[in-house]
Amino acid sequence: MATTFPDSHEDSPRELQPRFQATLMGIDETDQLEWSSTCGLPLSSGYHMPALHTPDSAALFDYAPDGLPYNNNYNLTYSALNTGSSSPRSYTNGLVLTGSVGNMSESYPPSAYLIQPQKQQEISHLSDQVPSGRLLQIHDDFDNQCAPMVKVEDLGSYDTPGYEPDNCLQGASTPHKDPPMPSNDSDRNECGGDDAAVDKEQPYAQLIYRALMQSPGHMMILRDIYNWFKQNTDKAADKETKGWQNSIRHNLSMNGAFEKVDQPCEEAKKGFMWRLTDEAIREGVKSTTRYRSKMPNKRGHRSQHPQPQRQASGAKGGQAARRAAKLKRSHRRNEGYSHRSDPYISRSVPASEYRYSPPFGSLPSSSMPYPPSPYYNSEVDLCRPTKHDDFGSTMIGPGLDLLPTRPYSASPQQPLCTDPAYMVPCQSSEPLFYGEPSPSSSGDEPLTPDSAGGDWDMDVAMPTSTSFVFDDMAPNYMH
DNA sequence: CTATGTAAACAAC
DNA sequence: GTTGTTTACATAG
Repeated sequence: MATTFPDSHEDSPRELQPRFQATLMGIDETDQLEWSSTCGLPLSSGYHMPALHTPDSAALFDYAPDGLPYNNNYNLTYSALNTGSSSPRSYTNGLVLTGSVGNMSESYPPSAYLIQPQKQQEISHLSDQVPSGRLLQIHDDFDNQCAPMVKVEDLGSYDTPGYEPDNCLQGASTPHKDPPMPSNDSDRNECGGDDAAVDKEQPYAQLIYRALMQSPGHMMILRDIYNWFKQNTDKAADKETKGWQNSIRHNLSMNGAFEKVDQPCEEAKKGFMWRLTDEAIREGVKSTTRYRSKMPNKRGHRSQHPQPQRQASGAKGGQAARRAAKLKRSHRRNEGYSHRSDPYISRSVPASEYRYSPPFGSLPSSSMPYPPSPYYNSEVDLCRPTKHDDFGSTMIGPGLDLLPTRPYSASPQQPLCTDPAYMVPCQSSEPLFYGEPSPSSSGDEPLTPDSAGGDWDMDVAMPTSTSFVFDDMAPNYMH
């Protein structure tokens, strides 16, 4: 069982998986910029998934829900840079997936679909087309490795004069079969709806998603998310209580649509960047509850000793935070070989994370990379029985990370695990990784990386899960 | 029962 | 005090 990465992965910042090709919708096509990896490195010398499609591996990608090959399917358009846009249109929130846009055309001009099957050569070529502009500036910032993409002190930067929440991208829908989350669509059938009314009805996860979708790189720091809420929602209207902030943090932590990005330099003092996962970008944010306890209601049981329970909860949270911090420190010490972070101890992704995706052909099926967290990429988790150590980490030895932070989910076409191409290797009875199961696991505990076991995977991976997908943001896979 | 919101404990910084 | 994690609990549907 291959439990380590090829050396070439350790120090291959150029082996980049393009997160997606970003373009600025509503902006002249000459302004289309390539959004390369989050570190801002160009993709021109990159490592591209299409190139990995050996005859054997190609099949793994050939089952997009829309019937299109995944590898022909991920040239995303992106339009988060709303402030700089002088577009008369307000396509400022759009995110479209190649080939997945069904009725998106109802909302977008054809020119908005800069979506063609992505060829490797084109990726390289695009990186040379990048004109100057804000995105380029962001690249520069990342070259300095100190400036996160979304270090926007000017709160107005998140505002878009023409921005109309939720209502500019009608037609997108979840790729899931589930109905979208209820969100008072009646208020947002047209641009110019009542923002406050809309916001009032939207859960935190959705609002955070919106905030992130609006920000360059789909990343924000917590404080900016707060500010976005202040400006764009009425959740923060009650200044007396900080509950809304707590809820934001809770959602960020618990919802798999959001992931942390480690920030280098002094920015780290302000906390993590929170970024939308690729999956969230593609499919919308899922119900936060999906990532919470899947145990049946144990209220009666718990209420017998509410106080100690509460205390124990806090202790767990605190311990988890401690482990995360410890790992963080450890990573900084071992900077040499850790451009990865332990995906389980800390869900954070290093700022230098390239959304790397290892070549399928180079790894045996049993060592396919594991998703960074059970909180997300759950469709993949579905078929990956694993064991976790006490820290909820998948490890092969003390302090030894097994997997890249971004496994094949880095592919914008992360396949659903229901596909036989994935199910076959996943059905192996042999555990992918070995580690001590959590001693703290017990039937009374909510499902956590420690305690979930296979049930977690199965539970959260059900394709019938609820998924919010914003009409104005999420791509349309189905119908 | 699920989804959501909220409070709170706790640890790290 | 802020950030992040986790659990508990309440409530609506």
